[in-house]
Amino acid sequence: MSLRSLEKAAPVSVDPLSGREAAAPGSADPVLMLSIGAVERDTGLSKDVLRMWERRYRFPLPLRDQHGERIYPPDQIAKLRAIRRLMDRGHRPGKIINLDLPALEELGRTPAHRSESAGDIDEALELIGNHHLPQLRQLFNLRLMTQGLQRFVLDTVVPLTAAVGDAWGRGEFAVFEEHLYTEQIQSVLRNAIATAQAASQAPRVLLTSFPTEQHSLGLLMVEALLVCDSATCIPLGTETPGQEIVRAAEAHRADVVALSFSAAFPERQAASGLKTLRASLPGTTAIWAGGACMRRLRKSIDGVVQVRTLDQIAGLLTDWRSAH
Amino acid sequence: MSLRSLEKAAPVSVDPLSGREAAAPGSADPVLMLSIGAVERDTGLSKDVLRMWERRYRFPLPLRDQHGERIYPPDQIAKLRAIRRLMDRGHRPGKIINLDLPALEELGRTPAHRSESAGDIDEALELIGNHHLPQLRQLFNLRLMTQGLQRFVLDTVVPLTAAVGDAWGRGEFAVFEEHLYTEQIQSVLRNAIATAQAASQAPRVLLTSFPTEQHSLGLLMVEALLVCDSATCIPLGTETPGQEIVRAAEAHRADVVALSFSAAFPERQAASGLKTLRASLPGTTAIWAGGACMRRLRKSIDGVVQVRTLDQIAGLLTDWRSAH
DNA sequence: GATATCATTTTGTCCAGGACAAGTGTTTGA
DNA sequence: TCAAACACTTGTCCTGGACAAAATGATATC
Repeated sequence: MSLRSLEKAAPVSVDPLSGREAAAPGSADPVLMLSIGAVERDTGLSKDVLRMWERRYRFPLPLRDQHGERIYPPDQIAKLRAIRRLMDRGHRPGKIINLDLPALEELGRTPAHRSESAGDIDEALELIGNHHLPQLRQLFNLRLMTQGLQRFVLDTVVPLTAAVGDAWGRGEFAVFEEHLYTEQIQSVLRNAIATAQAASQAPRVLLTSFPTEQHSLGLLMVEALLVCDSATCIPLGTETPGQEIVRAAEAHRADVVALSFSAAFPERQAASGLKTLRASLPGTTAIWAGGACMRRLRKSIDGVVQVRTLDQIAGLLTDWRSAH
Repeated sequence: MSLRSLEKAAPVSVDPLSGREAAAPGSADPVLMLSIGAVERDTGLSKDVLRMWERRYRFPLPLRDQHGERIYPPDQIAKLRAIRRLMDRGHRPGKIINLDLPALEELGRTPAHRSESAGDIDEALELIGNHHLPQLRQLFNLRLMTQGLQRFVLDTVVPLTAAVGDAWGRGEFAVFEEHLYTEQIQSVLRNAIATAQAASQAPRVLLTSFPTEQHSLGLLMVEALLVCDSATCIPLGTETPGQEIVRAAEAHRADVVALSFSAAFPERQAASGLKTLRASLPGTTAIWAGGACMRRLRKSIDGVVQVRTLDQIAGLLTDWRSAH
């Protein structure tokens, strides 16, 4: 008899009347309970990690369904999300995993200094929260016209995106509100890019991200900044396999390959992927790697420029041009 | 002693001089060998599936590194990708996994009936294959201007997208070429949508897809068609959880919720998701479901309009308006 | 001839618990 | 002050079994 069969025989608290799990502390509506695979998708923490934490730290401690499989109640998922957010900011799991949710949120609040968010950031946040779509669009277009594309990206889009992310993390924004924001900004930026696109000049920059990295907003911001300085952009969207990046760089005779890594992207994978890519590309092709993940990365990688803030882009461009 | 330790003691073909794996049939440059995690990211096949297939079908059969961990040579990865492509088109792994790469590519070729592709479709395909980005952009803009947005979507974008998908399925296009096409079309469509957007009229249509459905092009095409007829669009992008769709529909007082399902989306999941959504939304809110998956679905779902071709959109809109 | 129901096969996900590498932080020694 | 050695932390990979969920095919019913 297998271990799992033994487990199944063990008493499981199922209400014989409703066939549902009995209400245990922290449990809730069965429809809100997620399987380990669903939690992986939801939090970005792999199944292996979830099981490992359970073994090592005794958290999360999911209930079990009638087949002995883990089912995670919403409060544990919320805590996992909070932990994940803090890890993205550099905290280590062992130090924070046994704190409770309020303590975690407090921890998250401190380093995020949203004190000095400018007036138009707050204005935009309010429009998003109140679902005033046309006004939001109008605000973006107004800002774009008064600031110009470059300043719009650096002074409005960057801080606003951070603020939306924070608010979402604190549970102040729903998922769909964050989605809507992303769509609107994308629309505005893509429009501006198409309009500003000039006759193609060097360098030729290929823009994309590695597989599993789905965030396209960072790439779009970079593209906007590059277009401001008349570089030639070859946008591939997100999630291009390593091999394909090499083939694309060759086919388009790219001078630079620019990659974006969000905070959620695992540092290790970023580092190993970049090393492989560096080895596969000709030395004459530069690699620029940016995004929140790169900001945290300690070690530098030979032959890869780590773009820590978007301000650097303009400088990198002039550097490249004076070197060629 | 553990099984794994035993394995390590087993003979591994390592060249004692270079310390590298000896060249086995199908092996190649060590930097191109990927770990199981990397293959998961690259092909979208989970580690569990990769190990299961190895056990069941004896493919893939990766080499092992000095720690006994799987390392996959490029040719096996290429075959895995081909299998994955065919599975997305409805093939089953057991039937095709033991075919070789040419046979797999042949399989992809057959069902595609590329006989009657029009002249400008071929022209565009050629530009994509030759990586002539500016000319491609120009062609799109020209078509858009001569045809108008509605006809551009129906007569150019729809068949061209199908043709690109087919060509990619046959291995005639690389992944990055398909990515590039998608990006360009997106840019053109988003631009046109932003330009055409009129003062908001009824109905208010919320556009999105269910989780795991990442294809956004279909949604964009629908949005373009709706904008042509002055409907109000609330685009949420892809992958909105069911709960969130309901909340968003409420917050934005949507009259219609439009969902897109690509060919790869499992029919059953689509059907059950739609039923749940139908039950959660007020009866006054219409649901329109479109995409390749809906075309295959036999049964109709109560209270859900199945949009089988994009031509229907205009009619649906007038129907809705005359009914209100 | 179409459709519903049920059995069977196929396929993917989950389980346990061990091993170990790579990264991080700390102490020791030059 | 630096670096090597050390211990500790953390994530990824391993095996092989069990079983759920999906797809298919067969049979019965309208």
